[in-house]
Amino acid sequence: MAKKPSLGRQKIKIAKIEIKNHLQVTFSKRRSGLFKKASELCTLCGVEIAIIVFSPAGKVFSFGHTNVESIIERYLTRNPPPNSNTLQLIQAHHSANLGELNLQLTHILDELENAQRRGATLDLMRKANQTLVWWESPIDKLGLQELEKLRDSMQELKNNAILQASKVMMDARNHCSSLFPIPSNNVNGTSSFDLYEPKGATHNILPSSSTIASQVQNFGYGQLMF
Amino acid sequence: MAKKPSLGRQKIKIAKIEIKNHLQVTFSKRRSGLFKKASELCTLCGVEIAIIVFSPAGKVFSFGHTNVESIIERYLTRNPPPNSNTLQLIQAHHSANLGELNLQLTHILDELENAQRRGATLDLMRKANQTLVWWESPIDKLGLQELEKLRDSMQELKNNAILQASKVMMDARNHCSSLFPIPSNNVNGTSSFDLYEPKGATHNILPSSSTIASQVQNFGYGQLMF
DNA sequence: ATCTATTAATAATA
DNA sequence: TTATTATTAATAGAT
Repeated sequence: MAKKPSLGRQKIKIAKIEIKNHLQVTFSKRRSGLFKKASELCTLCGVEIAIIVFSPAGKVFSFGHTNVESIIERYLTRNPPPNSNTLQLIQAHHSANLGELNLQLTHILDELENAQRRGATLDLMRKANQTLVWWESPIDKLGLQELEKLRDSMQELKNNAILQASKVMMDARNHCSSLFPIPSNNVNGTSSFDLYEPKGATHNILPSSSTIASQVQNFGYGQLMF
Repeated sequence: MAKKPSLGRQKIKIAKIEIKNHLQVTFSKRRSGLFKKASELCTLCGVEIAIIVFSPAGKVFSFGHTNVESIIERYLTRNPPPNSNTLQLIQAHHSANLGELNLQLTHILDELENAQRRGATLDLMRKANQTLVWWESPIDKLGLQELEKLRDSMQELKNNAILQASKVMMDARNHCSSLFPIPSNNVNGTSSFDLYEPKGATHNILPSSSTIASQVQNFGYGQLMF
């Protein structure tokens, strides 16, 4: 009987797998393959590698040799703050905070101006007994409330710092998307290969972004190498 | 003539390559292979991956899809701060800024209260013609000045964000250096595969560390899988 | 998880 | 580094 012993491995297009089940299987297999490759590279060449993978399901898988955190730490440290995206992130985050605070400050300023304007009409009202009450109360309530609201939201900002950072990041990404050419066949956006070479005390950053297509044939070699 | 057309690929032991030149070649090839695999995994499964590699020479190579920094950020976010001082770093940095801002806000609040207190005495003064002027001007000048001073210093904060970040980082590093035990005898140390599974609001971490040997047969499958 | 038939990666070599 | 090629290693599809 002609037992059909599987067609064996078939060539596949590198494009997003749509069949959910299929995707899950491939993800598992290739993820383990990736980690194994990394592990081998570590052993063969005595290098340190950290890999972080966010699955579509939202799970986080990581590989670290010697240790993910320490490598991240080193990366962020060596990564010259000036041009680093993380720093930009942080800056964006701060800007967001500052922007938000500025908005609220503007609010307060407006409030104050309003109060002053109302104050300016005081002369018309001060004959009435309630004048002071009317004026004092608003300033008191509105001003303090506003300010305390500001302070609270700053506290909240602190607590939600990371969350906001993500959001801001996304925004920044979107705003800067023109800097990242998106290959038409790449459903998932762009990948980037960056090479940082620390030179003594100064940090020379040489970031490079390109499409996957060009990266695949460039990364590690050619003009990207130094 | 028996042209010896190379032996082709030969099986190799996964152990540190000693021949320096050989190692360099293997590193280049396998690194590019690793990045390619990662890139494919990204495209195929629509996942986000960050890879950081420290070469023996001290160079840093990174792969990021969509973006190394953002993935690190997300990782650190999900990653419980306890063991990572990177996050502590960032938080410290944020705290520093927020603390400063809070101080300044407190200042403003005081200022406002003062203004209000002065306002509270208005009833005693409103008989005088200058009452309005007296009250309006101080509030105007002091309040606005203070607020604008705040806004300016926030701007300054933004401009000096990098400087401050570095400083805070350094301080934190110094204060927490004891948290970084440096393995003395293990050149390559250990690799670790960590899997983080976010469960709703709580983050259940299931870190595992073992030798490469055991990891190679475990990662992605078996008890580490879920 | 396992099993092959294939494809893809790569060690040796130039 | 880059290219070639004989092999090994990874894995797509089916179980």
